[in-house]
Amino acid sequence: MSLEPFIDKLSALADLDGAQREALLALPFAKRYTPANRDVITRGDRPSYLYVVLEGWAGRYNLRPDGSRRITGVMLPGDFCGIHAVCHAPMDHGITALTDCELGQVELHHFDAVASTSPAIVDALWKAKMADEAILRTWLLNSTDAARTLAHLFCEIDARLHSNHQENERSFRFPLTQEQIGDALGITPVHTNRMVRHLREAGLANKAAGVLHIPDVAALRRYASFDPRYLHSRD
Amino acid sequence: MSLEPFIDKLSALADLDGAQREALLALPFAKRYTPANRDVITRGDRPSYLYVVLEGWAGRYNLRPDGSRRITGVMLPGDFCGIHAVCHAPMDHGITALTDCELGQVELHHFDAVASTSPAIVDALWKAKMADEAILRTWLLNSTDAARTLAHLFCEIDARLHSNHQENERSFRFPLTQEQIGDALGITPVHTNRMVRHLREAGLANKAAGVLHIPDVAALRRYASFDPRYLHSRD
DNA sequence: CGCCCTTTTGAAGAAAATCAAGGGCAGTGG
DNA sequence: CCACTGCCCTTGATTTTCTTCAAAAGGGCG
Repeated sequence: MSLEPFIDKLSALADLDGAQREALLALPFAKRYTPANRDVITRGDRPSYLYVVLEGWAGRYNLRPDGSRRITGVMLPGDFCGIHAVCHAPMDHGITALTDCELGQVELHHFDAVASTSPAIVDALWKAKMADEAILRTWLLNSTDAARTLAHLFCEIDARLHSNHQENERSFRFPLTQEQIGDALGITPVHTNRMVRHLREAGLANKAAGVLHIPDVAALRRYASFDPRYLHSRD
Repeated sequence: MSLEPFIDKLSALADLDGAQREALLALPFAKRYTPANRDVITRGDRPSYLYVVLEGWAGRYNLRPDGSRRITGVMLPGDFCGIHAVCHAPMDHGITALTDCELGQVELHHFDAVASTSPAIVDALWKAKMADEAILRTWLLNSTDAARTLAHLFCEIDARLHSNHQENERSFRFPLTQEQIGDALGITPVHTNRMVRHLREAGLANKAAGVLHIPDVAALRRYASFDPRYLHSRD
């Protein structure tokens, strides 16, 4: 397994030529397996690596004073974190493996060396950050109406996984538990369960046994007022 | 009025030497007055300027399908926007003047020319973006309990305005209406009013006639679980 | 089989939205 | 000088949404 998902993601954001892709592919990295529900980075760390998700889903999260958790972002294969470290500031949030994960870790000075030779890569990094920020704003915007928020999350993940798909009916692996989804939506697992049922009964989305089935993506997007443009993907 | 607030803000994030400050100060810019409640940038624009708030408060916002507004960030003097444009993507949110505002607009190619000569400036830009992101995450985290969310907003604005103050009692101008605060917190103006009263009756914060009085900053921060470190200020 | 984790459902309670109505104050104009 | 208007703040009553508490059912795996 190589850093390919990462390079593909950057390519989707900015025009990388062959040499740049080569240089990224040649980066030395270590593979690191992290089982579900274990931290990849803990709040307060100052990681000296760039972490890339190669397989599985990870998530950014913070703990509230009462111990409850809020997931503030989902990281899919190709997504990365740890650029934070360019600030020489400790992480203000943690990264956890939401499923069993395979990660690639690249020493930051190696990555910086490649990036500094290529404005296109820096450009892609900025765009990725902008997309992260746009996703955060969208999550803030959807603070009303849990059913639509859930529908919007389904749409977001679908769009990020399948930016190039054309079909209007989709089924794909969606390995988050209802408790994890609740932490991402900022609602309780009990209420999450009811909202999942609500979408199922409305015929908009059916999540069962780790698989999400969306019979009509356009309808779900309409229901969630989802507009994929904010993801800045070029597809 | 010069770009000084902007330069001060960058200086608080990274070490700028005299030459870098000079170069930024020498940037050609146009002043632009925007009255309260008018857009500075509208969603969909592709601004070719970097906008810097020189006086007054501005805000990022999005509209919901039902027409209601969510403010996703408050911009204080020295804060900037429009870097987004490096992505050549249209703005996915608008910027509005929350009060009468004086803005500076710098042509992006002028700014890029200065930034490209100085890694420290680029570093400061990254840190500013990281702080923006951290603020967004904090807003997501506080989705529970409106009174604490309001207290947290008060703490955030105070910390950003007075990062170098030592006194534990503070009074300063806080020109947002309760409706604007509600849009920032994601609650209705009616409920905002009750939460403002709640903090007043608890002796934690008193907002009256555009002035916010905090008798005991430490107590308010404890109540809101506010930890200023996420703002990455070096003071 | 028995255990743990996840999902499911019910009932009661808290938080915030909604609906509705006044009140204070500054600016405007007769 | 005073009535009028617009904006913001304030308060009460009702309804909706979500949480909390409690319990049970399904499914994979030792």
